[in-house]
Amino acid sequence: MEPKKGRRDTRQRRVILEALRAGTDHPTAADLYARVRKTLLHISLGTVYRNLEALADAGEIGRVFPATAERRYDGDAREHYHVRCIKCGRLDDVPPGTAGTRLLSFLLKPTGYDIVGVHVGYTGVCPACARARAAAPMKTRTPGRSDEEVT
Amino acid sequence: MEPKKGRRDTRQRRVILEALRAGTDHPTAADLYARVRKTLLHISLGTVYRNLEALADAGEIGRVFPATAERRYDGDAREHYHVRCIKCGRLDDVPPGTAGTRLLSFLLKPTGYDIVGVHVGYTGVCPACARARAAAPMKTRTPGRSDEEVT
DNA sequence: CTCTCTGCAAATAATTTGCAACCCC
DNA sequence: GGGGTTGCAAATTATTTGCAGAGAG
Repeated sequence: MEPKKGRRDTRQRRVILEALRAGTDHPTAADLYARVRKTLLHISLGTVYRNLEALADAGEIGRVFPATAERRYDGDAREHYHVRCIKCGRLDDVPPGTAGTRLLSFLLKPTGYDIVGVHVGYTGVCPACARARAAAPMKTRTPGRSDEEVT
Repeated sequence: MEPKKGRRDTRQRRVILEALRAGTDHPTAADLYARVRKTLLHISLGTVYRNLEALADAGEIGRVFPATAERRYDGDAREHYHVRCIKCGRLDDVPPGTAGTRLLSFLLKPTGYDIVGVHVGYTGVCPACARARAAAPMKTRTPGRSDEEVT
């Protein structure tokens, strides 16, 4: 969107992008670090972090949830939508009743935001957990698998 | 939903809940810690964290995004939906074309998930930032305000 | 009484950053 | 060459946890 600054095409950038696009999962920086290390023996975790952010900023890859570090809570436990500013990070509620289709245009009026994206996240119980009742307690990092423990 | 274990009704729990419900913003644990400290001089940050999680688990309050600590990336930069398991944290894409209304029932088939919640997040530029072009760079913690820098 | 909760402090975890060398354009 | 980029290590931030004593039921 913005006329990106002088970005350079480095080997590590390319390998990271390839590694990410090679699968359809949603890896963390650490996950990708592990994968990329097979090709670039001396790459550092910091480089992976920097490149992922750069690629995401450039719109080449996506962030699963446009999340920042801190967790936020809401006094209203009912399901409702949020809007968040990509510039300053400000977060607001989307007035109830605004939901449905053609949300973007509707949102404009009640929130005043200039909407650029939508991220929808559903929560539920996956087939595996439905079978194995009371599965992995979410907190305990399950070793071996790499696509668990997510945002 | 689940028949909660023996939860106790403590003063700090009550004060935290009140503090959160007093406003309509989306504070972090640290934000609430600051507010609650005016009433409970000796409360600790750890207690705030523990209670927020307990309250959220009990369904008394909401989490802005059911996010975990790590940031995740997606090779597919196009807007699309995700489903995530509340048991093991597993994250999957929602097949394209599944969007629209009555998503929950539609989701059941393609993903196999037993959907329990939806969280929608829009991103955009807030009125303030639209005015002041190139506002706060999102990274720099703006001191003074407490409802910036969000998830 | 019992068992959950609290405060405190230390421990983890995830992500960021300073710096000198490096390499793309 | 010049400036973005890298590897490395140290620094930040956010969140969690162990423990002994306090409080709710």
